[in-house]
Amino acid sequence: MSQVVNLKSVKATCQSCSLSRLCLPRGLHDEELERLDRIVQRKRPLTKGEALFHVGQPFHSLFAVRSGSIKVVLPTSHGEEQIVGFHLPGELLGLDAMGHDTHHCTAVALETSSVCELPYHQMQELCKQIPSLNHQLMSLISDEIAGEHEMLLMLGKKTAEVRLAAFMANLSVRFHRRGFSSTEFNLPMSRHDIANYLGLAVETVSRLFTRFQEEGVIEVHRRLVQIRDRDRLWELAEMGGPQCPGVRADN
Amino acid sequence: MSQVVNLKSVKATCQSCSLSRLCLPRGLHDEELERLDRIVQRKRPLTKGEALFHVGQPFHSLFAVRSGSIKVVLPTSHGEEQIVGFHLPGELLGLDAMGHDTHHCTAVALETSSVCELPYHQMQELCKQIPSLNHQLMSLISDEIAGEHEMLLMLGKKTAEVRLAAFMANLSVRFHRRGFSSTEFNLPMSRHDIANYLGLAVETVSRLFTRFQEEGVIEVHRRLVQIRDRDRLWELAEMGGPQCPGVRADN
DNA sequence: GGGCCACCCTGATCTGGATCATGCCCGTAC
DNA sequence: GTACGGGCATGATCCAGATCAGGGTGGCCC
Repeated sequence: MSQVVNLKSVKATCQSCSLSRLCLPRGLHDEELERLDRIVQRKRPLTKGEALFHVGQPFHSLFAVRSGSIKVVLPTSHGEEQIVGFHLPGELLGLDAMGHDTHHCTAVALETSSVCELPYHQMQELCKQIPSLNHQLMSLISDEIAGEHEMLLMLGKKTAEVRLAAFMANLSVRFHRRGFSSTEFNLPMSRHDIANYLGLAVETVSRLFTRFQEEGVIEVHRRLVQIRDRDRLWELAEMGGPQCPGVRADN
Repeated sequence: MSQVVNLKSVKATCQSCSLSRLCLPRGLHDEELERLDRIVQRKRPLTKGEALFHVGQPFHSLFAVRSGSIKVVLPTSHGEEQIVGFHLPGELLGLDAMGHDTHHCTAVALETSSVCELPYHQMQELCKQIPSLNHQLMSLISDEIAGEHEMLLMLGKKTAEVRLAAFMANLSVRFHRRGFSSTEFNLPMSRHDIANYLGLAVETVSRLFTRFQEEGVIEVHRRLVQIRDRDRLWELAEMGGPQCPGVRADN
């Protein structure tokens, strides 16, 4: 009858996970949660720079980020790479390989990160049985597609300034949803990664950070970002308008 | 017992559709096909410039292009638009709204086009019952995501020349899969649309067409394109390498 | 026919952001 | 401590592609 518990026996579960409002568990009852939990495989944490999967490797599972952050990259024909996304806790990885047999991109941890593995066949089976799980999966899939549409718009039409401002605004919202401060956070990625993702040169990113800082919009010290003037940042990102690109309504 | 049939009674069906190898019917048996067919609503053709749905409108169905071609656009904050995709017969529209209640983009016919409407709830129900339908839907979804990743790479890293060459190569492959010539086809979209999609100015697209023609790679007369030197086009598109960006293996 | 209009091409000029080059800062190794 | 190296900032220069400005061509309507 001791209050002391063996830490080894306190297994992380979907039931206890703080991301249940963002991730697949959203909208599931206890019994359904438990069934989801039974197919989830928690893996040992990835260290910084370690790959979760590589392009061309056989696909058999989706992954959900549990902690840390993961970048998703495509190799180019000339040995460079294009970052196509940064994934934070509660977001899924591997969606672009569903229904095929190999991964189409590479996923690399930006810092020490842990992920939950969801064997795809078992996920499919469970989605058949639990409509709200299927709904949530589809919802996350459509968010992924919609987010990429926004990104195409960025790269196709927006200036360097707008791209970086929108990137910072987007991070701010996403961190906030995960229970972190929306005005002060650490960038999980290097200037190089930011530049790559936004289709800019590293120098341009540096100069813009300096300019934003001179204008009192944000404060940046190495990877620590503080947002000083949220409204101005949103203006710079051209996100004041009717719809709010890059972030779905929080329903 | 006349051979003459009443044309009105010859209803288009998934069973008879020539796109069954590309579209949702892929891999379905006769009985399954018939069940899919029962939920499909064939709509009157769209005329050039007509919208299938607008951003913000309630979402309740996916659509499959049956004939013609559809562009998918996002409005920008300044009243312009960004084209995020061109859809040919056998491709799905509306995936970015699944699991949500409104469309996130606008779909506009580039020419007289017909589509099949797939009520989303019924699709979900059928996917539960027919595993290979679910598989094919997931396959089409992942193709969509993977294609957008490739596009991000284009816009982020490739020159104007490479972008246009890759666009033409991509169209060639996609037309070929639909039973058309891979070396001679009509562009369904204007120069303006091509430029918009590729993140270029119209003038740049014109100049590149002229240059490709001078170099004997392709021949262009208004919207008619003839590919004269496939290998050189693939080189220009940087698609000679190990993997072939923009187009999944044809399995 | 002739006028109109959408679409496309082409030359001249401009510019946002890339590239080149340099130096600082800070963490780590010895 | 000093040396080394990766990440970041910043000034100088360059260039791919945007923008500006015309002009051509074919289809359609009166």
